[in-house]
Amino acid sequence: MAASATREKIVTAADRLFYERGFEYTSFADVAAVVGISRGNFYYHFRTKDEILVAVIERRIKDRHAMLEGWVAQGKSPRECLASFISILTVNAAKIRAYGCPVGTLFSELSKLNHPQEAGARALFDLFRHWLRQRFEDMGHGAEADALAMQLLARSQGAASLANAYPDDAFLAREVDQMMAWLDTVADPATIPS
Amino acid sequence: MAASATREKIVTAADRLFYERGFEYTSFADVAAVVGISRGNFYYHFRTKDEILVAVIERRIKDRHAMLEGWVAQGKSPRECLASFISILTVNAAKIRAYGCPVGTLFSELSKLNHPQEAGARALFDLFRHWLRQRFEDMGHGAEADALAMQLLARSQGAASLANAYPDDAFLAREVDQMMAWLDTVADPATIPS
DNA sequence: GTCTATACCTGGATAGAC
DNA sequence: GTCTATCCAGGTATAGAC
Repeated sequence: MAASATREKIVTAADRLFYERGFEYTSFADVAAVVGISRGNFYYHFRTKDEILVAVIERRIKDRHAMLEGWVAQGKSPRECLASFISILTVNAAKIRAYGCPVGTLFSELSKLNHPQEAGARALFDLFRHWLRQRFEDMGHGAEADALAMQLLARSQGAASLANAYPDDAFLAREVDQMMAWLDTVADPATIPS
Repeated sequence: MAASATREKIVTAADRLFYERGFEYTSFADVAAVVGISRGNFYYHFRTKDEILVAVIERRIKDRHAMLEGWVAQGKSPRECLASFISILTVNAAKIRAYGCPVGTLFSELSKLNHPQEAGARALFDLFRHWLRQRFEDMGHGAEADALAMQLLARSQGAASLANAYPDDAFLAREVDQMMAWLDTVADPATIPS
């Protein structure tokens, strides 16, 4: 678990390449080339490719957790937090159009491969799901908070998928606007049937 | 282009395996095993793996086109047609929970591979997009018909993605209900701002 | 049209020198 | 900690017999 500099570089490079090219399609040679080390050196830091995947997923969970909790720590209201979540689609628009959602596409790939780390990828989804649910609960929603979280997660996944298929600036902006408008309608729980 | 029985069997098997395991992760040996032929025999029918992919995409386009136009030919109203589209999520729920959306996951994979047939996968999306747009136009929508088509496509993609991540019966049913309710709100163009 | 045999390459993984 | 050399499995593709 010692975080050597080379190890960190490997995880950083793998994180990017797994996102841009997918896990299966990224070879050790690819990662080694980016990091600037030999393929053999790899195995000093990671015994198998799966170990790198585990490290990448851990890294992503840590990053996203820090981002989400950072908003809370900044004192944002539940509603502002949800708006910030939706804004991810705007902030990362260029990457999403090029490569899709890092969470969704990783899960999709590992699911098809029947990879043991499918559970790890689901944990990434869980992180968002639970955080969103907490925000809806803080907003006054009770039993339906998890359903609202799933609904918002689904919409953002769908927007990311289609933005990837149709790299059209206007589409993603429109989806974000609609999600923000939807957020207004659920901001007052009285307007939403449970 | 002669549609020999063996060739058809290969396309059928590849279609299923590309969906269940993904394109890259499906080997010739896998397909050959399902069809019950030798690997060598393969190359009599298809010179490369990409040629099989082209045939699979053609097959999927043909199938989906027949399904969509079949609804129109049955005399369904634009609104009934859109409801039938939404119902795909219910009819194919089991497969979607297990493998995701055949259109979305194929596009996502080919996009990451930078595969030439990414365009073919997009054509599959286009088929749905244009058909949906036509239904919204027939319903009285004008300039916003395409945006509505994209919106519905995005929601169904998102629902499929999350249903794959969380194989929960209730979630997909809820998403379908919400899309049907949304359909009610757009059935009368007067209620929708352009 | 279908088979077996095989060439060839890529990519994951190991051994051992430095 | 990093390197080179090498092994081995699996996957695409070809040749040629039947």
